[in-house]
Amino acid sequence: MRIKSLHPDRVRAWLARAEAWCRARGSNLTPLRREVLELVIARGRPVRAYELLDALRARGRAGSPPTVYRALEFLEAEGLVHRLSARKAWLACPEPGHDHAGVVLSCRHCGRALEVDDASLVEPLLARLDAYGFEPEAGLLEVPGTCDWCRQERDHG
Amino acid sequence: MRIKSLHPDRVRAWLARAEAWCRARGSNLTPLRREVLELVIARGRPVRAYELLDALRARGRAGSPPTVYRALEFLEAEGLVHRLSARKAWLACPEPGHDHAGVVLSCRHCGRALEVDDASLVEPLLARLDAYGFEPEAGLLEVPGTCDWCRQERDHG
DNA sequence: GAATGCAATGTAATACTATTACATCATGTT
DNA sequence: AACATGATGTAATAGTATTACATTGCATTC
Repeated sequence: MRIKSLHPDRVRAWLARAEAWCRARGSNLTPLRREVLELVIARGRPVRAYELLDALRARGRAGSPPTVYRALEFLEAEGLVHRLSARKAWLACPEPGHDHAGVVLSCRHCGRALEVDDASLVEPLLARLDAYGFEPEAGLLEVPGTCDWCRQERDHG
Repeated sequence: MRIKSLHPDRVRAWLARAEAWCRARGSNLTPLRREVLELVIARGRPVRAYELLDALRARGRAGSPPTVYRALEFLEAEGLVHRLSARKAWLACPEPGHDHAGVVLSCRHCGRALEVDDASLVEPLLARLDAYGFEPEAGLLEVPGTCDWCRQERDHG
């Protein structure tokens, strides 16, 4: 069985890490930003900005697109969420402070995404781009495809 | 000096290849689709859909968003253009019929993009995704970064 | 403690990207 | 002629993201 959304305890622990991280960096994780992060974490999968906006409003927050985009921008700068451009969605990062080198495995079928923070996955590729004089950005490479669960679903009914 | 847009002869040759490719596949490269492809090719870099729409209109074509998106969808299905999701733009593929395994090196500074059709670049990475039960889609991996030209510009003024 | 400056948020409007739904037209087939 | 099909025309709308400007709250300085 797949997890539908995160257990509250896990969300709490995750948020606590994020708070510690921001405190250590002297950055300002305001209630609003924290709330947006909480929503992204709890979802347990990539979320679209306007879903977050709806969720905020449902909680009684004022809110308009900039509310959400500004919070997401902050969170991304802090390395607490990642933007998945190919998906137009945002994913909470389980390990703030990580290097965030690696890949995000993004499933076209179920929409879930798995962050794999393993620089060794992408380093050989990135190193070869030197030959083109190209300097890749630090960050995660988005890899679209089919996740384990959906593949099994498809193959063995 | 960098090339601003493609030489007409090169565009013509490119289009001729595309026509041959479609003829061989029995697919229907209509005048409209051909014109859109021509615009993408001539630009020599990723183009946004609405730029194409404007260009079509400037040429006296009727046109609305679906006009462009339908043409692009066709061209992508034929492997004649690639969609760069991270850039929300479309890039003409110089080699129809290729496997299109490899990367697109996408420069954040100048906006240019280079398609590198070299499966050996990505195969080691993709193979390792097996360990996650993940089945990557065939296609190009978008790599954001800084191109050779912009890097030199930045480093040696 | 009033004035100033700054970061964060509120709010309205708008720009940009993409799709849906339905009408029309041309072409080939029965 | 009637019909089926694929391509295009057209209007409307959905979804994503940004700009611009007003306001608030708090810390600093005088």
